[in-house]
Amino acid sequence: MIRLTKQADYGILLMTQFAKVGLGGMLSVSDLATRTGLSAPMVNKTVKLLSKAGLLNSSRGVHGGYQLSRGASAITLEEVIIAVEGPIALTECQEHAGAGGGCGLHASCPTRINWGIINHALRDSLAGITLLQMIHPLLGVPRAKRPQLRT
Amino acid sequence: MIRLTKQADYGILLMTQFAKVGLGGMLSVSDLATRTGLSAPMVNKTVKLLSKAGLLNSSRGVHGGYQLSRGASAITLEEVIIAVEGPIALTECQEHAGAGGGCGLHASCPTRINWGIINHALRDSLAGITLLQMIHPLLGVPRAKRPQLRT
DNA sequence: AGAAAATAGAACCTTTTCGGTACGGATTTC
DNA sequence: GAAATCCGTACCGAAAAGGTTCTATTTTCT
Repeated sequence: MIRLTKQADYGILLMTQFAKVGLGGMLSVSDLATRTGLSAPMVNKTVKLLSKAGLLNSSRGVHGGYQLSRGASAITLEEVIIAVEGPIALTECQEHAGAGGGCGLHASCPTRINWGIINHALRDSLAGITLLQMIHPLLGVPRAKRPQLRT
Repeated sequence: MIRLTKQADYGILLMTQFAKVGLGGMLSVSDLATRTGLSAPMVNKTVKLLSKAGLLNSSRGVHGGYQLSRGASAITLEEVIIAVEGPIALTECQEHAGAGGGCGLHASCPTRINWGIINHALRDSLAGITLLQMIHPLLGVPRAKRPQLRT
């Protein structure tokens, strides 16, 4: 099953909390834990990744916490997912291309061109959705193109 | 890391072998193993899934094997991946919606609309690539749109 | 200065999934 | 009836995901 990891999901959920409180809003780990229902350690672990990726700024000390480093309209799902789970690509295919045994037969790898298409399509659709859109879903989506629920 | 499983990759590799031999071409598990360099048991396991999904027809007995159930231009990557790894969706989100604790806060789930967009985009791009295209990559792709290699 | 509240970073364990193998059975051809 | 082939299931080891814990370090408040 091809699926996002739970932690990436958490990352998005957490970032939407920041989007709701706006650019200056500061939230601590315990704030986030109560807001989302996630365990504090898990929130801790995840926001650290988001912070390290530059999506959140951190402040230590008593009234510390995290806040958005940019406006919610300037952060995309692609960035959030990359921050938590690393680069987005459905296939590797070229990572161990040196060994010769990589993806089976070397000859059958014009395939890569098609994977390029697919990977780009996925990335583009993730890069096209901002945190602002996540909290105000239908803004800017033409009525005709609004997808059905229940995937 | 969001990535296709190896078995799905194998599934695609195997299906492209069938595409190469054409609609009537019959290949046994051992044929496929030598052609692809995969182990016979692994090939076995994978073609069974493809067969059960109706993408391949099987013949038992001495000169048996598998063959395409349709032309290579009528089978898409989406079908192959679904046959091997199940439904394609980056998020579940509605599967355990009954419990109330599902994806954290229930209130933060207008989110689903955006996931719908993303899941559809991914599926569409997978459904847009046929086995025939996999073996003749550039057919039908306008030169301007041909992606760079090395994703 | 010292206590408290917060992040930073690393290490660790448990559970699930993936990747791969093995085995007993059924079916067709020679 | 023997050999080749598919069918189905069960099993195991390794890797990854999911989650917790512990020890700094920094800042604020009293």
